[in-house]
Amino acid sequence: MDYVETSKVLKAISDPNRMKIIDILSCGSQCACDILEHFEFTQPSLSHHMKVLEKAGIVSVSKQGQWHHYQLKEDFITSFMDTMMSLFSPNEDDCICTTKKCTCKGDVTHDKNRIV
Amino acid sequence: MDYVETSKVLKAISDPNRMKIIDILSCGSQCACDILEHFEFTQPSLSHHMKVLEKAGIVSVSKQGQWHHYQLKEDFITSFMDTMMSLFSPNEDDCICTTKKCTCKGDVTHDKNRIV
DNA sequence: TTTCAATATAGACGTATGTCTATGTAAAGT
DNA sequence: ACTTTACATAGACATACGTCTATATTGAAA
Repeated sequence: MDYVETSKVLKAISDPNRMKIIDILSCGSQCACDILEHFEFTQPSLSHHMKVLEKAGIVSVSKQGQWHHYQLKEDFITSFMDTMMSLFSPNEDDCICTTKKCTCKGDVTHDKNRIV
Repeated sequence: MDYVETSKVLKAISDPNRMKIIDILSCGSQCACDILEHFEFTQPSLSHHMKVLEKAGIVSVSKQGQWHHYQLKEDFITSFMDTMMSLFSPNEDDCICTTKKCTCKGDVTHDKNRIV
């Protein structure tokens, strides 16, 4: 698991306003000016947020003239949920907890069969 | 959906080192001194990170003497995954996209039946 | 009770982040 | 051609964040 790469995606989601943008786009695509109507902040701020979401691979853009239509990337959603699941689940052979011994005996139960 | 509250949880996860801590704890509980061995930073930094994870409701602590044993909270995992799913999924009647009209005609397909 | 080991707290510091105003650019309408 | 509309870029600013050193606290062991 690439913690740095995954953290970039999480940081992109972990802003209340960007979360709201994702929530809005979960219903379908919208252009920037429509998304903006849901918020109090300025147009440059929205432009900034959309760029962050784009760079994180969360949304895609299709430009029709002046209008920029944004939509959630389906493959992002599945890939993100998979990543989160594997983060919370006990790892396989390359488990990080087996690469270091544990000094607190009786601690650490490496249960590969645990289902989160 | 409480964006601010959820964003606090996401911010807690969205640090590479805290992600690694979660990954380590996914195998079972560990005490702070053992967790620290996986990292380069100092003990106060770990103390800080664990506090963040605690406050976000991601890990719980059980103190046995000097040792503080940390473990992932099971109910957090399911609740977090549910929250993320509902964020990416089209909402029900209270959908945020229906509270504002859309000026870009032909845009926005509010598909309640879409399965992410 | 004195010492040592595990963890917490305080405060400083550099960097990242979200917002703003001002301005630029590009496409469409008149 | 000129204006309007949609969006981007530049740069400033305040706040939040992750890290550190120094020190305090707490519990066990000697």
